[in-house]
Amino acid sequence: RLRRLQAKLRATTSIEKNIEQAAREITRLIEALNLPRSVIDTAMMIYRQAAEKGLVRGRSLESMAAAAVYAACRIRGIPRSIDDIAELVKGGRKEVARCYRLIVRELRLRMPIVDPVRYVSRITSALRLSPAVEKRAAEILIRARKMGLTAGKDPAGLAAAAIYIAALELGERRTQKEIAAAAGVTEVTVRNRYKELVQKLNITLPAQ
Amino acid sequence: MPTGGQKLSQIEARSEAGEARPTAKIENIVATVSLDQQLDLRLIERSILTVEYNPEQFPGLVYRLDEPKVTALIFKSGKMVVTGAKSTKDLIEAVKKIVRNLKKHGIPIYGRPKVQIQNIVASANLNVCVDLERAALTLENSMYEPEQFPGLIHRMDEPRVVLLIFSSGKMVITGAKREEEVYEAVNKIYEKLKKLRAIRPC
DNA sequence: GCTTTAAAAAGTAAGTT
DNA sequence: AACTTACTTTCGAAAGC
Repeated sequence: RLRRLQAKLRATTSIEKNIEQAAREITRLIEALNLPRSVIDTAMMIYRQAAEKGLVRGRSLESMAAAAVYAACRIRGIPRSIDDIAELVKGGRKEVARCYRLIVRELRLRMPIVDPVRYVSRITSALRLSPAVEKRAAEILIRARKMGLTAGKDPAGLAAAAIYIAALELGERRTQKEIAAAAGVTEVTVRNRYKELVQKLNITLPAQ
Repeated sequence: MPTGGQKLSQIEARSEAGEARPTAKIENIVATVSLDQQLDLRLIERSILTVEYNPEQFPGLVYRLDEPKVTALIFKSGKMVVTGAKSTKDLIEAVKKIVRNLKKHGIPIYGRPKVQIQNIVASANLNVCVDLERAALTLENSMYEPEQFPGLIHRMDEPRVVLLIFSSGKMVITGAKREEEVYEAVNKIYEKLKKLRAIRPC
């Protein structure tokens, strides 16, 4: 029985050490991404649960930590794509995505659906657009969702297109190229989403 | 509910009342075939010039058949994996042709090939649109990440298959071992989405 | 876990013309 | 801007690293 107790103690110590190291990694990622400190708590809670369920075994701590940070951002509604986070670790996007799916499935986390409206302020501030554009873009996205135009589409692309339209309407025009770069999507995606929104929401753009 | 025993693919998309009906189509069947004998892959490579064989990269020899259009991975253990068949008949016909071809090229084959279907991939169309957000929030064992993939991924327990559901009402069913499971899964998900009120007109 | 095969869905990406 | 090609997701088996 002493042996079992020692083994259990050893395992517990091992998990605690792993969690301590993960805490350092999570802190590093959150600082590199300029995320609010509050995300650390959520990410740590997720990582701890994953570690206690033995999901870290055989997987890189770095990728699991990155996946926990991504999940935390999703839960707290912070607009960060999996790529934003994955590019900071050596495992790569594919492995971080795999860890994220594992965490969500095994911990049965109810992940909120990504809201494209959350991406708006991040893009408008990068382009120095007014709060009026931000507000109008959000309205467009809400209408788009009600009409079922957002299903299956990349939220960043939708936000970019809504901003492009709102900026045009309010006389703060930015090129599709500028907006695409700020949103992290291609010009083609902005154009495709923009065309569909204008057409199906019956939006009339100011002449010229 | 469709008439028992009848395939969905043969059922009309719309009943007289105008209600949408799902349609389904088998797209790919993956099967293992056992010849119960060792094979000399280098001999096959020398005899049949159209095959690909790079043991350093992958232990299987790649054999492509034009009609039925399937691809077989042949291993030295005498086992093979046949992919690409659109029906069970095509699969059986393809296996017979491959074995006949090996014999024709001087590769002796002794027993009868044992064929086992491992996976069936199908596409289907509910002919009504799906509210993916609502489905994602109410359907168990589902994942919907539009940043990564436009479809909702749903793991069904019975039959044990995975469905990729799109807002257009079209979907992909994979993981089935029998054709019946495909039709069963499509009907089941259709009823469930209706119950969850995750169906919307297109 | 990876390697190889095939196939569909819808979205996004990249290279040409 | 159109086209083409290609990659994302799901599944399973084979033999070997």
